[in-house]
Amino acid sequence: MALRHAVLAALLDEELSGYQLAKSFDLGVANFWHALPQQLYAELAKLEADGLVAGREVVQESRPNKRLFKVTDEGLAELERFAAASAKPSMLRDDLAVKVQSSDLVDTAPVIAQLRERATFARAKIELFESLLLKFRKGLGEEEFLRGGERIGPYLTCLGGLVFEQGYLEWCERIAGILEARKSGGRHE
Amino acid sequence: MALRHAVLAALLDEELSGYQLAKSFDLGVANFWHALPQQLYAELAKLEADGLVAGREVVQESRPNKRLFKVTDEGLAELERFAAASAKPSMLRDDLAVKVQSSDLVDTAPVIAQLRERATFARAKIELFESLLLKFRKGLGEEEFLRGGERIGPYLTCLGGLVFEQGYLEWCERIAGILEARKSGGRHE
DNA sequence: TCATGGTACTCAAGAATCTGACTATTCCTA
DNA sequence: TAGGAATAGTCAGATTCTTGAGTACCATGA
Repeated sequence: MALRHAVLAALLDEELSGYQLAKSFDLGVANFWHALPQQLYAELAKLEADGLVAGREVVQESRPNKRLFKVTDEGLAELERFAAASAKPSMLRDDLAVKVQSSDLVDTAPVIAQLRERATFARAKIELFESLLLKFRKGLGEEEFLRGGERIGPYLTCLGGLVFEQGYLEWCERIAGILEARKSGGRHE
Repeated sequence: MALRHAVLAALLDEELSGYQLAKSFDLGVANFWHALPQQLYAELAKLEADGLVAGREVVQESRPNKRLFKVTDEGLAELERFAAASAKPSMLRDDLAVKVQSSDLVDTAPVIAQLRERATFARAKIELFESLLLKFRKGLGEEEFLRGGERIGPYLTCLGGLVFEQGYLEWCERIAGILEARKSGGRHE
């Protein structure tokens, strides 16, 4: 019952279609919540049935019509309750770390390759987040924006995504280097 | 189908019972994989049926008997295949970040409290990880251990858990401070 | 001595999630 | 002028995960 709150939080700033929501769960919101498009469509339908979001049809000329959803007052009240309730510990699942954990007993070459790939991905995300942060604060300095800005929620989570990706990037590079060194340099002295 | 690999990876270093495995998924392995005890018991049963782990009964005097599991050669081969296959992007789900995302439109007091709570938790984890790292390298310097140690996999993932928790801790403290300042200091100038 | 907490599991039901396919239109490119 | 990518979804089925309860035994402290 928590995907619903992630969806509500994502819809706070703009009216979005299911399709756009799915995009944003692949980029921005993906920093702290993962979900597939099918789930989002299903969740939007449930949220609408429960009156927490309101949808409206938008007819388009040059592409298929879409339904835009916005959070209702009831939806906001639900978020309010959610924020006040105690949070579950965050949950992480990382294939790559499982591979690193096994890395002495398993061929490291593909693991190193995947670490490098993930590092490249992290660099792209970092760039994206940095440009998003700039966009959010529209020319204001960070201090000033965080003190006086109207809407800082997305900025703060973006900041979180940034530190996460920076940490992950450093880790990937370091681990790849270590495993590489052990492969080429003789291990046991 | 990936919990199985996390379980195999966790059993590489020691024979564990389902109960001990559950403990380790609550502490060490929890850095990169989340699972409940019930899932682990179920997964162990499946892994044994598939011949990827072997269990043996250990009779105990002063407490209930237990079954210890270790990875078979087939299990290791399965991990090998897994490590060579391309990894799925890691998946994160964080209630607290959802609340921070909504924080301009929702009462921040409980969110701040939860950030502080999470920070305390992170500090405990960091201490735990640091002592684990020390234990892993048994007196050796880090450089030396990482170059020549027999088994560095768990050390590397523990290092990952450490940087993650450090990043999370800093984020929590910073965000709590920012939200606090906005609450007390008048927002709009 | 009685409650509490740790060890060691098991079971069932229901909710959530993932896999994989499928429809339909338009724009852009080769 | 056909093929592919992007927009905008839908559906069914299988698997996985969570919730909540329950069993049993021993040790420790009040």
